[in-house]
Amino acid sequence: MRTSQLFISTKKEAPAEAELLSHKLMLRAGLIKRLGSGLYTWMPLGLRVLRKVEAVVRSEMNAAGAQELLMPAVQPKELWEETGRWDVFGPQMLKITDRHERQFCFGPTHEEVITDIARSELRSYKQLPANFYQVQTKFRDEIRPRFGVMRAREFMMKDAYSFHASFESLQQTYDVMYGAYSKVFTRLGLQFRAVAADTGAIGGSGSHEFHVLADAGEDLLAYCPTSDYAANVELAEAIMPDSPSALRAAATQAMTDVDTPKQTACADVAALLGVGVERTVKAIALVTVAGEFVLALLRGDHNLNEVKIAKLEGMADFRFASDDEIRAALLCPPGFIGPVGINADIRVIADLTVAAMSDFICGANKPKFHLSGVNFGRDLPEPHIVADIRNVVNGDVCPDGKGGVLELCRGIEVGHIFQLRTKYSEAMNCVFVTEQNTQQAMEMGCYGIGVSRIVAAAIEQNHDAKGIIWPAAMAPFSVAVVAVGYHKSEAVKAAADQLYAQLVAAGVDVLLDDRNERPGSMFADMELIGIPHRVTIGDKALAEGMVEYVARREGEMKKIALSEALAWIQAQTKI
RNA sequence: CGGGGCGUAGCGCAGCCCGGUAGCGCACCUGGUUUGGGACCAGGUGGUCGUGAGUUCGAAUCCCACCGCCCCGACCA
Repeated sequence: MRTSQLFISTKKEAPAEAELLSHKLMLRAGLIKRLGSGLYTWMPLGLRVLRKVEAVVRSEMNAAGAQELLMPAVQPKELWEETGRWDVFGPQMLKITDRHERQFCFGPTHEEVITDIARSELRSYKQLPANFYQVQTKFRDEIRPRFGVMRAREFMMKDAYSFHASFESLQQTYDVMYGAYSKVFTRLGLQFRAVAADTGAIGGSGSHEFHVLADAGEDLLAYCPTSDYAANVELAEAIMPDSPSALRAAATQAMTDVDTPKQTACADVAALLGVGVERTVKAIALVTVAGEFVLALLRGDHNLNEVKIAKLEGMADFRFASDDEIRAALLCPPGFIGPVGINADIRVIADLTVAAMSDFICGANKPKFHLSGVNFGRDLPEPHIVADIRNVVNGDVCPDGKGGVLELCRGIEVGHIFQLRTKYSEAMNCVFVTEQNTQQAMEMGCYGIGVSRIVAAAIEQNHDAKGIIWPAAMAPFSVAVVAVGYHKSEAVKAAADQLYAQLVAAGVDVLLDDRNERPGSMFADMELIGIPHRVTIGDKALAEGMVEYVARREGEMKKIALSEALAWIQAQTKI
C-alpha cells in the first residue's frame, strides 16, 4: 500500500485521556479512536494489527483441531437463567430489552450458547471430543474501564469450548490448547509466562493464565527461577517447613503497653520501637455475608490475599468492615485494633506466619496504644483458624518442594484456559449417549484469548522513545519504503516504484511512503507507527546505486545496493 | 459506588480568583520560498466556552443542578 492511499492520523501530542504508555502510543499512532468510556474504534492502521493477531490465533486454533464458528453477540435471557448466571454475572452484564419486552444480554462470554449448541448437535460419544472457537466482540460493563483497549468494555476475544466423553479426554485437549497458546504467543514475539490460576467465577478445576510480562501489568505473578513453578499471587501458596505452633519460639517478654500517639501503620510502630516490621502483626476487620465480624491477622509486612480467605468457611463474598463497625465491635478506632482482649465470640483467623510468631507487637484496642511482647496461649487465646491467607512475597519458599525461592513479576493477562468439567453441561442437560447406551454429562473446557488486549500488551513490551516497535508477526506492514523526493526526482520515483512493485509481487507487506513530505516527518511517522524495517531511497545514495536500510529496533543504517534490496528485505522479513 | 481532578477549535493548553462579548501552539486551507530528521514567510478556515437553569445591563468567568471524561480503591480477556 502507498501512504498516499492510507489513512494516517499521527499526532505529536497524546490526548490527555491516556495514562498508560501503550494507550498513548496507540492514540498518537492513530491506531484507535475513543468513542465513549471503554469503547474504541479500530482505525484502518490499527485494524491491520488486530487482524494480524487474529490470523496467528486462527492458524494455531485450526492446527490444534478446533473449528471456527460465529455465535450471536446478543443472547436471550432464558439461556442464562438455566445456569443461574443471569443474576450471578450481575451488573457486569449489559442487559438489553427488545420491542417485545424480551430480555437479552450483549454476550460477555458464550458458555451458555455453545452448550446449547452442543446439547442439541452432539448426541453420541462417537461425535466427541469436539472443539469450537470464535473470534468475536464481547461486552463487559467493567466497573472501571481504563488503559484504552487494555481494559475496554467492548473488546475482541477468541473463545474456544471443548466437549468430551471423559475427563481424560478433556485433559488431553487442555494440554493441546496449552501448547497452542504457547505457540500463539511465541509466534507473536511476546515474552510471556503461563501460570497456575484461580478459576474465579467461571468455575471448574484446572486453570492456567497466560501473561505477557510487563511492568505495567495489573497482575502479580510468582515464579520460581529454578523450577517450572509459576502461579498468580492470588493462588500461589505460602508454605512453612513445619506446623506454625512447632515453629513458634517460647515467650521471653512480658506484654507491655506502648505509647503510639500517631503511629497507626505497622511500619510506623516498628520504626518507633526500632524493630523490624516483621515483628508486628496487623489486624484486618472483615464482615461476612452473614454479618459476622471477623479479625484476620497478618504479619505487618504481609498483605491479605482476598481470594484465599474467601475460600474459608463462611468467608465467601466477605467485605471490609467500615470504621463504625470496627468501633462498635472493638470499642476502638481503626489504626490501633488488635486481637488481645476482644470479645470471645469474634472469630480470629491467623495467617500461618502469624501463628508461628511469639513476642510480637500489635494494636492494643485502645486509642494511641500498641502492645509489645504479645504471645498466643498466654496473652490471648490461640486463633480460631490458622490458614494461608496472605500473598506470597519475594523470597518465599517455592511451594513445589524443590527447594527454590519465589520471585515476583508483573504480567498482563492475555489468555486463560479452564477445565470447566460438568458445571455447565449438568446445569443445561448437555448429555451424550455412551458406548454402554447410558446418558452422561459432557466434560467441558474453555479457552480464551484477549485478542485486542494483546495489541496493547505487545506495545507495552516493545517500544522506545520514538514509538512502537512491532514484533514481525503483528506489524501492520513489514517494510516501509521511504522515498525522499518522490515528487522531485525521477530517479527516486522510478527506483521506489520498482522496489515497491517487486516487494508486492514477492508477497511482502510493504508500505511505500510517497507523500510529498519532508523526510523528517516521514521517518518520524514510520517510527511512531512501528514498522519493523525501513528502506530509504534518496538521490544521494541512489547516485551510487545504493539505498539505505534501517531495522526499527536496532536503528543502525546500512547501505545496500538497489539491485540487492529485494533479496535483502526478503531475508530480513522471513519469519 | 466512594475519594481526587478536569470539560474552552481535530489535538495540547491559557483566559476563570478580579464578569465587559475568546486567545496561543500543533493540525488544516491558500500563495510563495524550501526539501535527508517533525521547515519558513504571509494570509486564512474553524469554537452555541459539556448541558440546563439562575444572578446580572452584561457570564467561558459567579451560584445551583445534571451530563461526560480521567486518576486512586472493589471486576476480568
